[in-house]
Amino acid sequence: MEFHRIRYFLEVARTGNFSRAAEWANISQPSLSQQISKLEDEVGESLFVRARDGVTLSEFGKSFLPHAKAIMEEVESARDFVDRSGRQLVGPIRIGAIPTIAPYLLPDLLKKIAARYPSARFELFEETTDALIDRLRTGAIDFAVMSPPTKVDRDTEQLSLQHDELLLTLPKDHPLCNLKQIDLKQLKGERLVLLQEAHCLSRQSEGFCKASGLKADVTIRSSQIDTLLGMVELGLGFTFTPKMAVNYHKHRKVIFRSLKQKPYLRDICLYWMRRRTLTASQQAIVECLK
Amino acid sequence: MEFHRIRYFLEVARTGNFSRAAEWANISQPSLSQQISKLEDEVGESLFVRARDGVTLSEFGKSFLPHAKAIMEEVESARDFVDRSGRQLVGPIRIGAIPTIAPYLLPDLLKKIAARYPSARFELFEETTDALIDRLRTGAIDFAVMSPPTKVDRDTEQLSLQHDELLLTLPKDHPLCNLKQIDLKQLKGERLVLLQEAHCLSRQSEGFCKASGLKADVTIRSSQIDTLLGMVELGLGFTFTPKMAVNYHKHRKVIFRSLKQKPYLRDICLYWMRRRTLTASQQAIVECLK
DNA sequence: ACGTCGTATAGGTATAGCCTATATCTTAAA
DNA sequence: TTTAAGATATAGGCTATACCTATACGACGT
Repeated sequence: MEFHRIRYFLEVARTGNFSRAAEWANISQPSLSQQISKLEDEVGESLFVRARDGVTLSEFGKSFLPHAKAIMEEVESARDFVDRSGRQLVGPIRIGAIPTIAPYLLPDLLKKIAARYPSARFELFEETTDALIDRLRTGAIDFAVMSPPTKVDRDTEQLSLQHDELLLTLPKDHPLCNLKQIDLKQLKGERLVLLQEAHCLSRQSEGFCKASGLKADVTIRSSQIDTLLGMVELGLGFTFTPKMAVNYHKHRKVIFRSLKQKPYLRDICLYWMRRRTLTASQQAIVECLK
Repeated sequence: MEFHRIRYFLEVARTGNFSRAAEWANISQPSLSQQISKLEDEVGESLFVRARDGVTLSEFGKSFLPHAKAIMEEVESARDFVDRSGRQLVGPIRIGAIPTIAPYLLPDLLKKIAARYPSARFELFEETTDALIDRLRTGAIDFAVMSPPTKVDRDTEQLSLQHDELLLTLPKDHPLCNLKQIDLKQLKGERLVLLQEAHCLSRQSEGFCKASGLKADVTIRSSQIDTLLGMVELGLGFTFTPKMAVNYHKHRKVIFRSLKQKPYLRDICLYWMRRRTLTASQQAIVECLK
């Protein structure tokens, strides 16, 4: 009951002529004869009456015809579905991003994609790197926007979108603010306020300090940048803020300073699973962002 | 979009496990992996998300699932139909017979078949030999009951059912009725009344006369045996009647005489087309009557 | 570190679908 | 009657593919 035989059967039924049907089916007449024969063997009865003046459906063939048509219709319908989802995006594009990136980068990103695919719908997830990696693996999201280092599987693709500088963040009245250049070591003894450890920004900040020879004393951890800035304003410590977030926090009573002599840049990458084939959404976006 | 791949897809979707699905599908796990891969290539997207803890449908796979199920259902339905028609007769058994046989033989024949296949329905056609042969060829009937000689195609099968004697039929008061044995030649000069030429009984009767050295003078042709007997009763000529018809005409004022020294027997055969495969009806009947 | 479970890959085989060439019939034309 | 044309079926060969076994690979649990 293979599908191509059903197709051939319908062609012969339609044209009433093996040779003509073979042309429509894009195979040779003998091949078509063969396949009809096999279908007849399979169903156990003749489907056609071969007469000198063309081929007609046998009684059994007539009864079988609606079944064949029904199969054909369902296959057509499935094929249509496949075609449609190949051309236009079907289903939402599901994007995850870490919280320290999402609010600042995703709006632009989505705008860019929407400009190219007006019909695109989106579903956004803001979670920590590990959670996003898991969602990628289970297929719950199509993309994740995260910052290396990441413990992703080998079959994960990644595309660097941009670099973002981490800016030293001090209370506005901090004595170091007057200096042209600040060396991290000058902050020795100062307290550091950071995000929860699950956030990569906090790990990156700590790593940065350590690399600069500063043994920072993390006294407070919070889960939002906004909260951290409040702490800094009150002089409870210093922190690091992604540069892309600065515009959203201009009114705060803190200053953001680049460490010119040794700026700390973190990479922001787009991740997706390298599956057998990309989803249509994935192809579209990767294309769009490259 | 071949059917077996749809089947495999559904098995994997159901079990969420390639190895398990392969068992259900009665193929090896690598073969199944391969076929799923090919289906994925065909539709252009991954159908499953392969994770450590089993296989889940991808978003696209979820959307594709109902289509696959629909195809499967139609195929099942078609298969059911084929199976049903293999077991029990579907559609009527279409039997044709020549008019000089039909009323006398078909009732018995049908009764015999019906005894074995109580659900059988019948469609009967009474026509001349040539018309029946044509209907056989076009598949309009499954069987024809006729009397040789017949100009059938090479691919026509035939099974002798019985022999029927043609009885000389004379008016009750005919002088020859007193004789123990009648020789056809004694009818020299008598008129012969026969069916229309299209009826094989008439051709056979004429042939019989000729073979016996009697040049018969056919003055009247009619299309029914009943009418012929009326003619004979009125002394308008003699004729020949199939023995199997005699019981239905006992009350007529004619006598039926066997030509003992040289009885004329005509063969009554069942004909059907030897197609690639017999219809279920045909198989049933041939089996039943052999 | 090692075996287990699950999927993918590699390599080989047999079959099935396709092709061309040709046979077989039938009908129409010469 | 022969010939040509138009149809389907058969024969033989090629290729693609669906299948197999063996094995690799990766993740997990012991």
